[in-house]
Amino acid sequence: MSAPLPLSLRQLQYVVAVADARHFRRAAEQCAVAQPALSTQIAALEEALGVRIFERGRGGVTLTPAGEALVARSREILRASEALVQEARRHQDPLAGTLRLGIIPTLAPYLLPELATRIRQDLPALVPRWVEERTRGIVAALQEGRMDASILALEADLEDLDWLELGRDPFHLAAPRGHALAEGRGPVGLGALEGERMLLLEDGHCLRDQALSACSGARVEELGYRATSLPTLVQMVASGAGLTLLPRSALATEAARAPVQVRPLEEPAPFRTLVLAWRRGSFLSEAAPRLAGVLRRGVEAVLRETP
Amino acid sequence: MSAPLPLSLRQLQYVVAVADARHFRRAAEQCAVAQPALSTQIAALEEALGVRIFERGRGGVTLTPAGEALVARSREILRASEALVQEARRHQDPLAGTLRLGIIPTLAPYLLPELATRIRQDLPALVPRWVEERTRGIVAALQEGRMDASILALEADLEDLDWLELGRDPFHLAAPRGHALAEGRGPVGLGALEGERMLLLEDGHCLRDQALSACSGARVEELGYRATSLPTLVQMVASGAGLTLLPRSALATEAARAPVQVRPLEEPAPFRTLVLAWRRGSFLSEAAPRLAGVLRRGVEAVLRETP
DNA sequence: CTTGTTGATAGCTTTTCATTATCAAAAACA
DNA sequence: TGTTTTTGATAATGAAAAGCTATCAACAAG
Repeated sequence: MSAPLPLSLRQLQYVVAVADARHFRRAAEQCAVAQPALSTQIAALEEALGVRIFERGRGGVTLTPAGEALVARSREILRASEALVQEARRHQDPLAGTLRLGIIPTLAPYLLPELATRIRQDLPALVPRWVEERTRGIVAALQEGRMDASILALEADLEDLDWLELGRDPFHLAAPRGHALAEGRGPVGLGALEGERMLLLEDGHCLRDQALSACSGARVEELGYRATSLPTLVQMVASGAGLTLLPRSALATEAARAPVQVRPLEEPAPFRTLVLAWRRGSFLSEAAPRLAGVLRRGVEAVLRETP
Repeated sequence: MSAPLPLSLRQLQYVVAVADARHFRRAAEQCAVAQPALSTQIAALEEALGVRIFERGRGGVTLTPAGEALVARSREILRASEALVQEARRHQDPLAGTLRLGIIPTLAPYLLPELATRIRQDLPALVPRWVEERTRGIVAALQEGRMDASILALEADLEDLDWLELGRDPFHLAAPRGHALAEGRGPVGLGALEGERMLLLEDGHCLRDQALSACSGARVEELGYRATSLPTLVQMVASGAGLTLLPRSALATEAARAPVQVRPLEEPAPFRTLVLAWRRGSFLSEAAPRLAGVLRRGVEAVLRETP
């Protein structure tokens, strides 16, 4: 590493002040210190650099060529230092500046458009950097500090992350048009799924596990094929390959673009809990409720869109 | 003026060290301080900026987004600071870097080519900024610190400048071809000028006063016309308007390009003393003899060129 | 359940930086 | 010319900052 620098920012301030005032006393006044303090500091700097910066004598204080160059660089350094302080001020509110946000793939396409808009409106100083990843990867990224906060579904092992609830996302039954269970619009009991063939996502998606446990009461058959995404899954259902459980958040988008019939499940309907999670004790902790509030309104809006 | 900055270069060094090592203890080792010193300084900086820079916890030390930005700026500032120190080192020798040099107009055209070459060869680190001005202006510029050193002729009022001799520049008689005094090549006595019409430079050139005092013994007549430069003066002589005294330094150049006859003056021949002058006590003081040595060799070379 | 590692904290010492008082040199004034 | 004023440098001293050693609490690894 670099050796300790033989100069201080204060010394540079003093040098610039003298260069501007061409007068030690007035410069000291500008710096709000006594004149000897300034004289001593400048002498110390000249000693440390081995260079005369000022020429003291008749005709007042003048700069040596070396001093001329050093003053120019000093101004540059001081400007950069003030910029650093400004930057820090901008970051004082954790909800200003860049924030690395994660979201799971079964939520991203349905929530992101709405959430991005909400953030732009309600937290204009925030610059979100969205990363789409599955729960496992998100938890690791949060733990390791590669990510600041994330939107995911509970019943995952969040180790020691903190979280706040954003909303409850109930499951609906999706069936191909013409299927027996596609008749009627009222709630369907889970018992009706008995013996039906169910389509699920591939391993690694928390939604897969949640859907499985929702069906756990009914003896259903899982198809060999496992979809890589919700849109694919819905396409499969539409083509008559089987049934599936869809979270309400996906309904407005998915039911609109594929010929599937959707029906709610009978109360108490199974649901997944959407949360905002962050590393416990992270810089976000205090501001997390504010962020969660904004996101919650977005999530609620999406859940209300259900046809 | 700017308020005192709430941060120190050392703090920035510590921050960068921790960011690099992602480890307080190792960073402290790199900085050659005990770990608590580093912890305290970083805590103080975080307090001063009102921003968490590092996230301490499982998985080691990580940067907050604010920290990421601050570290980048810190690196920038530290780099600039080291550059400043480097710059100072380059200026430690006053004969390295820029030097503002003055020279009087009656020397400039004859000495500068030679001197510039000598400096380039013998003081390669020196970057001379030549300014041509008359003695009066040069003395003022030196006093006021607008110039660092100058080449001029003595018998000027140098007030409290210091100086070193560079050489003696004896006067020669210049006459038009065919003029009575142009016969023969041997030394001419000043008495021979009795009653001759002399051409001189305009007011303000020290050479004018020096030539006048050289002729003071002989009753000569000065022409109404006063030349603005030595080349002009020589042209006037060549055209038969009169005689003049030329310093030897100008002979090689002037006698070669105008049809004038040049003869030395009888011993003890009048001369002007060429010196290097600088502000007493200026940063140049210690290095002036070295500079003068280089210049003296150049001046001697020019004076030897005489045909 | 110990053991080793992390960064934070406490108590004390050293260093740094500032203060006031004063000086010598140089301008400015009379 | 001699005084007065103004300049930056210096000395003595006190307060603040930053360092050190020792120790702590939290956590991970045996």
